[in-house]
Amino acid sequence: MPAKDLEQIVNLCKRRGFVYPSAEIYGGFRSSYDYGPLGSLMLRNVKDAWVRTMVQQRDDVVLIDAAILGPPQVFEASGHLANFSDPLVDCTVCKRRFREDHIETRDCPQGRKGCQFTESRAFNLMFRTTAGPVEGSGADVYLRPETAQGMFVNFVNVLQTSRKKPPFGIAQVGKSFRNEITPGNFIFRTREFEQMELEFFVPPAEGPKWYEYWCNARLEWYVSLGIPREMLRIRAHDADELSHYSAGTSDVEFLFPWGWGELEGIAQRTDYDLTQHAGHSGEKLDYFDPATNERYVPYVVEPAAGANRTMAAFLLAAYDEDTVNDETRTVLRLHPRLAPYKVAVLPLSRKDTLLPLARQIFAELSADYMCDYDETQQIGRRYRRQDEIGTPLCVTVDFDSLEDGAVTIRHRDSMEQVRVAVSDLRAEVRRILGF
RNA sequence: GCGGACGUGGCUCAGUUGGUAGAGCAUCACCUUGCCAAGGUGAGGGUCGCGGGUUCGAAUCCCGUCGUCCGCUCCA
Repeated sequence: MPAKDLEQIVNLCKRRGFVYPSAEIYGGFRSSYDYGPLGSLMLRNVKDAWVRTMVQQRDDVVLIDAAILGPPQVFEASGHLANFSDPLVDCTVCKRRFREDHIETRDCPQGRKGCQFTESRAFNLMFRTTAGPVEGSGADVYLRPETAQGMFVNFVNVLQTSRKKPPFGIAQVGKSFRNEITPGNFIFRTREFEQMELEFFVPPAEGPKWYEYWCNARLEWYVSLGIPREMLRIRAHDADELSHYSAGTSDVEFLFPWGWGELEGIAQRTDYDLTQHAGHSGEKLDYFDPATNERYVPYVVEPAAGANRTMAAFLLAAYDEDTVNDETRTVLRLHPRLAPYKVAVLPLSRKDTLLPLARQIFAELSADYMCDYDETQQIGRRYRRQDEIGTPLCVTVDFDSLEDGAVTIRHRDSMEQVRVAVSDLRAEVRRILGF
C-alpha cells in the first residue's frame, strides 16, 4: 500500500535525511527545500535514470547544460516576458482570486452575488536580477523559467557539432525558477525546481506521430521504475488550458494523496520557438535536408518532467507498511536504481574480529555502488533502518564468516537471507540488482 | 496576496484559571557472542518559530512578523 497521506513521507524525509525545510534555523524559507544525505543521492538517481533512458540508450538524443541566467531578449522571443504573467483580481466579498481574463463583465465566475473585485495586479512569474556589480546600473537578466530555451538558442550549435539531423533531440537536466503565486504540497511545487526536458526536433509532418510516441514512452518510464500503472494516467489538455506555445499538450499525472497531479507535460511546441528566436535574433534557425533538397523549420515535441515532484511520486508509491511479528515494518520498496544505497554492510557484532572483513567488503562493494556501513546497535534494528530508507540489500558478516568465508545477503522486500561466498559477493550483488 | 487552521527537544505530543518546561520514541557511549525494532546502565538535547507589548511574573493574554497545512489563481 502506497503512502496514504503526505505527512508520512514528509516525516520520513525529515527523520531520515531525505529532505529538510530550507533555512530552518532562521524559521524556514518558504517554498524551498534542502536535500539531505539520502535525498541528494535519490534525486541524483532520478535524474541519472532519466538521462540513461533518454540519452544514453538512444542514438538520436544528445545532452547539453545551458546557462541559468539569460538576457531579456531570450525571454522576449520565447514569449515568457509577455505571457508568463497573469493579471489577477481579488474579490473582497467571497475572498477568491481570479485571472482577470477569466472574468466576463464584472460578474463572479462562480455565480456568486455581490462580488466586488479589486484592481487587477500583474504577477510576473519570472525572477529578475541584475548583472554587473555596480548597484543600480547593471543590465536586467532573468533566471530561466524552463530549461527549454537553452535547447532552442543552441539548436544550430548542436546541429553543427553533433552531426545529428531530425528527428533528433536535445536533452537537459537543470534548475529552473518561477515566482509561483502559490507554492505548496511539500516539494511538489516550489519556486526553485529541477527539470528534465527533451526538445525533440522532427519534420513538421511527423509531429503528431512523435507526440504520440513520447506520450507512451514517458508513461512507460515511470512504470519501469516501479510506479504502479493504476497510479498513473495520461491527460490531454483542453484547448483553453494550453500554454502560449503549445498546439497540444498531454500530462503524465500521478495519483498524489491530494489527487491527480502533473509529473510531466508533453507538448507540441510546433515551430513556435525556433521561429520566434529566428525572428528576434535574425539568425537562420532551420534545417536543410540534402536528401530532399528541402529547407524547413523543425517541429518540436517536448516531454518536460519535474525531477523533484517525480522523486516525491517515487517515494509515495514505494512507501509500505508490513506486519512482521505483530510489529509494523516501514519499508520503501524503491526500485534499486533509485534507492540511495544499494547495499548496507553490517557486521553482526561490533566485537573485535568481524570488523576488518566487514570493512573490506564495504570497500569492495563501494567501488561498484553507493553503500552504507553500520556497526551500531542490534542487527534487527539495522535491518529495519535500512528497510525504511529503501536499501535493497544488506550484507551481514557474522562469526561463521571467519570460518567459512561466506556472508549473508538479506533482501529488503522478502526479508529472505541467502548465504554467499565472499569471493562471489560482487558478482552475486550485481546479478541480484541487475546492473 | 486573501480566508481558515496551526507552530513546545530529531519525531509524535502533554502542559491545568498566566508562576519561570515534561513523556514516549529517536540519538550517542558502555555492557549484552548477538540474525530481523522497543534487554541493561548512563548521557546529550528545548531562550516553548521570531520580535514587541500587558504583567511582580507568559509556552500560556494582545499586536506584528516568519513559516506550515487546506482552499482560490499559476505550472515541471
